[in-house]
Amino acid sequence: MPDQTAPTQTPTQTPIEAPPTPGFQRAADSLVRQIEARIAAGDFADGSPLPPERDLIETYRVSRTVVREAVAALASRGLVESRPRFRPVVRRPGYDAALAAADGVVGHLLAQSGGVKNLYDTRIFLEASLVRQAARQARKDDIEALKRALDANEAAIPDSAAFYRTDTEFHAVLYDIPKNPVFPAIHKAFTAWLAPHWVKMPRSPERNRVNYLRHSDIYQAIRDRDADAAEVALVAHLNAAWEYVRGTFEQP
Amino acid sequence: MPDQTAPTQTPTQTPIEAPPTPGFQRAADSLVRQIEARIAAGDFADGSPLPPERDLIETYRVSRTVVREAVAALASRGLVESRPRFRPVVRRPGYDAALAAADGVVGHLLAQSGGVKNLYDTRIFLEASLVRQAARQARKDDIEALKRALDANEAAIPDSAAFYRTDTEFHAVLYDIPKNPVFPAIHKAFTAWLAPHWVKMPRSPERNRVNYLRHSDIYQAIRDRDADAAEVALVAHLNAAWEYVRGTFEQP
DNA sequence: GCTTTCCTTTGGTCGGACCAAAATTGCGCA
DNA sequence: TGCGCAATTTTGGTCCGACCAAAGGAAAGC
Repeated sequence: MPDQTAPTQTPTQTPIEAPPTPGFQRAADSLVRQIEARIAAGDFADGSPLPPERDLIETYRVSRTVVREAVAALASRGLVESRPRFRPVVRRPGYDAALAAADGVVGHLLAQSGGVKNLYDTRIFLEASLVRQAARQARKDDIEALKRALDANEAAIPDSAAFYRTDTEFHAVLYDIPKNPVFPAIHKAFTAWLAPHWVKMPRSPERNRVNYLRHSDIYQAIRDRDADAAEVALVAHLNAAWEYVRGTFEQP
Repeated sequence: MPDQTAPTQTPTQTPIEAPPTPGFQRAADSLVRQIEARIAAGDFADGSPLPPERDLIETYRVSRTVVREAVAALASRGLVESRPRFRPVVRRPGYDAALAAADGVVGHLLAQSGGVKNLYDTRIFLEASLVRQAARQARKDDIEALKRALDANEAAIPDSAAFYRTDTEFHAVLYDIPKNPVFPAIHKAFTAWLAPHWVKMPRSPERNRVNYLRHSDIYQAIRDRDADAAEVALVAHLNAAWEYVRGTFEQP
């Protein structure tokens, strides 16, 4: 009796399609919705393991096949985190999970010609807008946070590994300023996707110092509430970084 | 003899981690990578159906369980499109597929408090930057495309359904101007995610006319190369729309 | 009290089977 | 010869039962 879904599911008000939807639903999809609801309702606590597959079989009266398919689907949606031989861990979805769901495809996009450039250009575009906005609306504590990140960046000049971390952190502060959780998630995604193409970049205290000075320019422009200067400094900074590494993976 | 994986898979040279990675790989993951590669290589043509599961079983010498799991994974990554009882169709991943992969999670985010606002604010932010950029760098044919979309928008004022379409199209042109495929994909995702919250908005030729005039303002500002005016007009337009519909789903 | 060993639990994989809907074949009628 | 409809074969969706190896605990030994 796999019809426990029929009565609950909405008739899906899309009467505009004759050939595509034959009105058939996978049992697994139904299970996914039910478990989704229980996760959203806090029925399965965040961070705790999902019940064993055998339990779910009894609870929902479905075969293990369906349970496994459903759990796999939940994992791909970021609602649970499943390591190979361990119980899947429930994860209340956050904004970063949304971007993380795109990881797989993005990997392919980055691999194809011009992919890295497209994504990097998007980052420049977005970050340029962020610094403009920061120059106009950053609060005093935002600017203080930026200053702290800048100082940490300066202190890390001799240590390239530490410099990379503080560099990322400096930019992260920019994404925090709008107080919209979407932006930090985007920053996380950008760094995760672009980092593999960045680590090849040769680093040295000299280059670190140059980058630090660029960061300093950006900071000062924001502090001085000069949106145009901030944007120019940011774009110059990121474009310079691009020029510096393009040779490492672009030789058409 | 389920050991066909044991000899082939690498002993995973990662002696640097005791608890996290037990050096175990799901057979399905391996299959996913192999099929991924063949899709990327054009071995499976875009738009054509994937081989039947029974064939894949023989080709890769794995059980149907593994094949199904792999196909499901590919589907969740947007590499194949699988309708319930049909052969999965191969889809060479595009930028919109990346965003589409986030659909599931985004649904949850939108459901939670402030989710719609966060996403809509992000849209305003991005689109404001787009019109700035358009005012500065739009080419002649970009502005002509914008004008055509604007005219179509005006012609559709009496028909609210048509107006909605041309409205979306007008904004879409803005995302096309940077010539970066990431932006149209983002626009597609935004409209897909926000549309369900938008259809509730009462529509009328009067409101359509107001919105058309806003679009006209944006167009003129871009044509006149006035970035500030374009941004102001765009933000005013989108904020007004927000105020107009917020009552329909925000009463805390 | 702490390590070591044994048993149980649990996820991963396999093989076979059945169903219903798709896709294909082929027959019969015009 | 051409075409529409029915019989047949494919094919995806689901279920079942079984086995393995690793994780998680429990019991035994130091």
